[in-house]
Amino acid sequence: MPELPEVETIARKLQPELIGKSILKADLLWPRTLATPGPAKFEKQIKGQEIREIGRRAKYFVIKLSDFYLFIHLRMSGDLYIKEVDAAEEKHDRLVLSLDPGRKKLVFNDTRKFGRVWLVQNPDEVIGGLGPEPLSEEFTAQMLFEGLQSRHRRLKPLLLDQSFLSGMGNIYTDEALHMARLHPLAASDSVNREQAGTLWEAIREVLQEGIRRNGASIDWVYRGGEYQNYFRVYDRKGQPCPVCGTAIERLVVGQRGTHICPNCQRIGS
DNA sequence: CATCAACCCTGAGAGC
DNA sequence: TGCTCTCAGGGTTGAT
Repeated sequence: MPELPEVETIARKLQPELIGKSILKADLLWPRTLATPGPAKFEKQIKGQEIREIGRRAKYFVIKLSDFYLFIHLRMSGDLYIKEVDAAEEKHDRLVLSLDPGRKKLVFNDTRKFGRVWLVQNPDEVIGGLGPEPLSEEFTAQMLFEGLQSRHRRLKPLLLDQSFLSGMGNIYTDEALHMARLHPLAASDSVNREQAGTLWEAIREVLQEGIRRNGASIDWVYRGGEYQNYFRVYDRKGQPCPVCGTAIERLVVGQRGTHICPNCQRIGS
């Protein structure tokens, strides 16, 4: 489920429920969910911490506590929500934080167990290596152009590389490349300044629209989003391109399912 | 530095 | 109905 717009949507929803609450205790149901520190230290350190802020950086939840930062990454199948403190445990619950006051709990549920949680004092330990935040002011078209020029990589894997640009996932990358009429296999340093500007706009446009639609709901994982109803190419193999009507094709790029319009997106055009 | 395969896991959906 | 196979939104690691 989780790309930038979905994480943003969840963070916004959680905010009013979490700010000002204290963490009474942590129940770690699947120890490997914890990236750092170890279970004993984690449970001891988080106990009594007050939640000061909750936000997002790339695809990470950033939860600022009295003395620590709590980072949560949903990876492929994670979800984060509030329940009544006495609600029954669900099948794939991995970490439960009881909140006070209010008799609520924050539940991290993650079917495939790929998600991770960090409790650290220095945020850079977790997010220090991330590339620019695509919706921030510091991320400019010029920066994108220079970044593309400075490497020789295929466009799509580079856009998915979180150290190059953070927050893009498989869906929104396919959507942005189609909007910009660029082929996912095109060499990054073959993109000219004008095309880079178009791509920059497309990236921001698809992410903003994703947020506006509360994210995209695919499969059983994430509910409540509407953006899946507005996909241009993602998961639309065989259906008409919204621009020219040509049938959408599916290929594999960097081990990821990739969707293009073979007419709108051509290498070296 | 760039690319690729394997891996961390579970469950949905297709095909038989 | 039930079995087997393939595939999935992400990211890390080690080999080439």
